[in-house]
Amino acid sequence: MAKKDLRTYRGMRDFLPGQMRRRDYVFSVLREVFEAHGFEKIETPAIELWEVLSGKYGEEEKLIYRFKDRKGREVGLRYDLTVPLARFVAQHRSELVFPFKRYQMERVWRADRPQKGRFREFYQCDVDIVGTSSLLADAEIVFIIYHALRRLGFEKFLIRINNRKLIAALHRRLGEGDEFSLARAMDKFDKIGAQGVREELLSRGFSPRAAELVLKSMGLSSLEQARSFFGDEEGVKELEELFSYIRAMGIPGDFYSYDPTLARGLDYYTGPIFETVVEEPKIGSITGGGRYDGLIGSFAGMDIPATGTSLGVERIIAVMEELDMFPSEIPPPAHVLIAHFPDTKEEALKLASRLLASGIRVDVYSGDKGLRAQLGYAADKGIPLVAIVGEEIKKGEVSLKDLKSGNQQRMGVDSLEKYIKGLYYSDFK
RNA sequence: GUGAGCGUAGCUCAAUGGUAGAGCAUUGGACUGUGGAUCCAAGGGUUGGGGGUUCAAAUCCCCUCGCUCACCCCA
Repeated sequence: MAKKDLRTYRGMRDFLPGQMRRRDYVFSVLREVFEAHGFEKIETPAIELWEVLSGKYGEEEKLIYRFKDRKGREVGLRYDLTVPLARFVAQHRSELVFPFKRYQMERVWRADRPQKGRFREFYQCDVDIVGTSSLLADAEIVFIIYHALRRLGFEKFLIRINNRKLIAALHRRLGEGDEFSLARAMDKFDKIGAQGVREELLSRGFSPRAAELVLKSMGLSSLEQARSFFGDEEGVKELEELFSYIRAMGIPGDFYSYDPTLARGLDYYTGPIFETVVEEPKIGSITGGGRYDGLIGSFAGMDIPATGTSLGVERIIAVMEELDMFPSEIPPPAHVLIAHFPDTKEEALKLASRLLASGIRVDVYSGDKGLRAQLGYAADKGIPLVAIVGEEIKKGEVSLKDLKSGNQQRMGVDSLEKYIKGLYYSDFK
């Protein structure tokens, strides 16, 4: 028989128990933060009809996994969670409470070429507020990005903020070229610098005079300068209002800033846009989002404004791995292993049942090897305590071994229960 | 889509044109009440695949597939 190819499909991965525990930790922190802000969780299908997905992503549409089902219907795997949300809101708008604040943590798929921190199947966490054009909503999105990253232990990051309307205004003032082409060139500033952007613009057919004006706009380092450059533009007024809300929320000034070079790649953004970057390690942005007032309306046939962000959990996890940011006290798979001998199996099960009933996380050794192997099993799995159920059980006692210290003591079943609860279950009195 | 680097046992890697090996993992034993152990033994390979050069190829050349990284773009 031919040997099987022991590989996962390109850009897709398995998660081992140890990784999974760290991933779940990140998801649970995010979940807590979202729910603390009054957001509710929803889910949508992995597969959407092609007509839902098509025409929403511009150039990136070619990265959608697209295929025909058995009856020849055109479908695709969702590329992000925003377009499915738009479909969801249009479909269920009579059942939702607006402004609708929802979060979602699900897989998306992109037929991209994988590289560091980038996969073909990955999780995204999206938080969005649908049904209001108030900038309070945009401010809350920025607030939640800040909270989430702080709660995960990030001490240094920058939420870059700009407004698509200012790029449009700049484009109007140039009076030449394509707005999207302009945005692309500006967005590269971080990587290629001012001179690089100038060359990029010229090669995209912009005149030297236009390039000068663009470079000048990218040199704006504050909203005050933006106001004197753009005048009383709507985009400037929006950012001023947004920043006043952000200040009111108490986010320290070094975590966010106006950034005229931020453009964002996707077609559907219409107002304020945000993106978070970390300096170390170099991994690109870890969140990205903005206001997209036209998208849902394109499904609903009526104007439904919306704003939100995607948190790049995969990159967030990658950064946390690289910087060793996970707390050491991520819970072990169980707090106690019940070890046993051939003639104490029933007693072991009774003990396990009792501990489980009192809320303790218990692993009963489910093999048939000796005590040596059972201790090794607990050590390998990171279980801190081993309750050895041997002859002493006849007197109602077990031997409890602490694997970290190596200490062992005999105790009655009652005190065992109290001991473990006192150690690991802080709300126990 | 473009470019570069790399493909040897399940994993990490040796073997510089001359007999394909080690560690870890797996299985059995020493060993039926005390932990990531030690010792012994075993299994495991068309050296990614195909072609070429050579007396001789894991090693050199060509093609192909795969992986990684970077670019494009993006989380």
